[in-house]
Amino acid sequence: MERKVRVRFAPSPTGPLHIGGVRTALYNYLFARHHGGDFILRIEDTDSQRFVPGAEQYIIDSLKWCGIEVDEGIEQGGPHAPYRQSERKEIYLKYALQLVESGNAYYAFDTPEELNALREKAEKSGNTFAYNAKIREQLNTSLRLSPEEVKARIERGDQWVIRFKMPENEEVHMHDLIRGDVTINTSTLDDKVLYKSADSLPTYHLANIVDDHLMEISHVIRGEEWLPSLPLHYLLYRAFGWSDTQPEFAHLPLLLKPTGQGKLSKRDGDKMGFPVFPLEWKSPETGEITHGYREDGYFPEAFINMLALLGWNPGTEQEIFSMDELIANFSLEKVGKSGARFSPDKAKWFNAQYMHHRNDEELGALFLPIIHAHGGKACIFLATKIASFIKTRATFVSDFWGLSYFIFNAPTEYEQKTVDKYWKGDNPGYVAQVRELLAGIGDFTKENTEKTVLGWITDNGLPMGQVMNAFRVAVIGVGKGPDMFDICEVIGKEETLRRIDRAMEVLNKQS
RNA sequence: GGCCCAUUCGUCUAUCGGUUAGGACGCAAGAUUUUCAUUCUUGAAAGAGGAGUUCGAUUCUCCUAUGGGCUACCA
Repeated sequence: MERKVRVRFAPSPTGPLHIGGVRTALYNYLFARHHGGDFILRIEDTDSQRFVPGAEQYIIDSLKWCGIEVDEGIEQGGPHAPYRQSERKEIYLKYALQLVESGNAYYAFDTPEELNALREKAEKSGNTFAYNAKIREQLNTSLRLSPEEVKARIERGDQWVIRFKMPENEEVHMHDLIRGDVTINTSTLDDKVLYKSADSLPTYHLANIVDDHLMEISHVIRGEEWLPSLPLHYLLYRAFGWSDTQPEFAHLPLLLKPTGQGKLSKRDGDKMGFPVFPLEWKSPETGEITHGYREDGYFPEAFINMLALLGWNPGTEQEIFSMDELIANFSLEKVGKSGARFSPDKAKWFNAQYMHHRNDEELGALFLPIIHAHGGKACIFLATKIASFIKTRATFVSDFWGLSYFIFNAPTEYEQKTVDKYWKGDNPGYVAQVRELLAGIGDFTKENTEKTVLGWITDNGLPMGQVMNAFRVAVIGVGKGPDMFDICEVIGKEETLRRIDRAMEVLNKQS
């Protein structure tokens, strides 16, 4: 039976989305688009304790910046609205009750204190407490209590939860699109809470299964941390009688720290100077600001390209992919099984690649405000022109100023080691002659200046490196930078001559 | 501790029983260039260990080791 592909990204708004989450969203999106299906954004805010204001908007903004388009979600609505679980809270109790009715779940009246005591006691004797078949008959549950007492307790206002009644000693056979077959015995599992009266909210497990079913989700693509609860989810689908429309599952490998052990965390970014979040995030509690890829100057296309290849590859040697190419090539079979270590170096390399192929106008527009911020005078045409010849030397647009400041500011001093190396011998004399050559050029384009000066050097058999570098230090004060004739064209004839004159004055006096 | 998942160059990865184990980042060397960068060429660099299965294992199975995840009235 062919079902329409419908996938969802279902984050909980407990903080900024980190790049592992973005990758999960991306793979869902690519899978949906590849199969002509729908991509749904569902906000799983069933934990009232951990809710963080702004996190939801952050998620939405992040996906937008990345170019991941949502088909159904809290902003765009859809046939299964609402898409925020806190707004669907009425629907979950019915399903929890249905499970109690069918004998697949039960009421439990234990208080958190009692549970903690049990847990401590077990730990003291070297065991781990598990709320399972062994123990549920001894506790205050509807399994042991009479129907009258259960009813009385509920009416009295006692707090209760509904727990799943995990079958005993049953092998659950599961299938994962990335990992293949997985089998687990239910004896190792416990009776998970599905619904709590305290806040009239379901837990993740219930809400997730109910919503995936109601929203007709065909494939669940999520992080590996969910693999251990897959059997519960299988059993839940069975208990509801939904096994025939149960989605297929794919558990993605985790993103690991660049060095050392463990999964990628916020701290790593701070420590190693690379972002772990797509966008800048300001903590509402502490006011602390954390870097984002966007603010650090990454192009969203480069960021997405880098992320896509972290755990997936098409099996070819292609490295650079547009979103459309990713969509065309993506398949879950090609997703790796093991955790991928994040590499800041490779992230930069991707950005540099996109930088080199960016069109000059766009870069000029990005560069212009930076020039102004540094007090430089420029129009969009000049900014674009400069961008055209410095972009291959840059990784980020923020590198631009450092690569071209000397265009806007005539040198006030001259880099000593370059002066020592090149401002000697016949070189100052050559530069003086270059000045006269340039003075005679009417149309001061790169083509003209280059042809004239280089022609003169070759015709006279002069040492190219010596002449050009002396010329360079005279005009920009430092020993490295873009093509000298590009620079001359951009600063103009008058300024070029003025700079040479001043350099002659200062440097000749010096030596 | 228990359960589950994983394991190819430092890193991301290709290989779907037979390969000189390929590519990319990073690193090193060289070429090009007026410098620097770009670009190009070359190089060093890998199948965790041990048993099997097989004519033949990186590839299949098992054990061990290591890494990771889960073990909440969090997701």
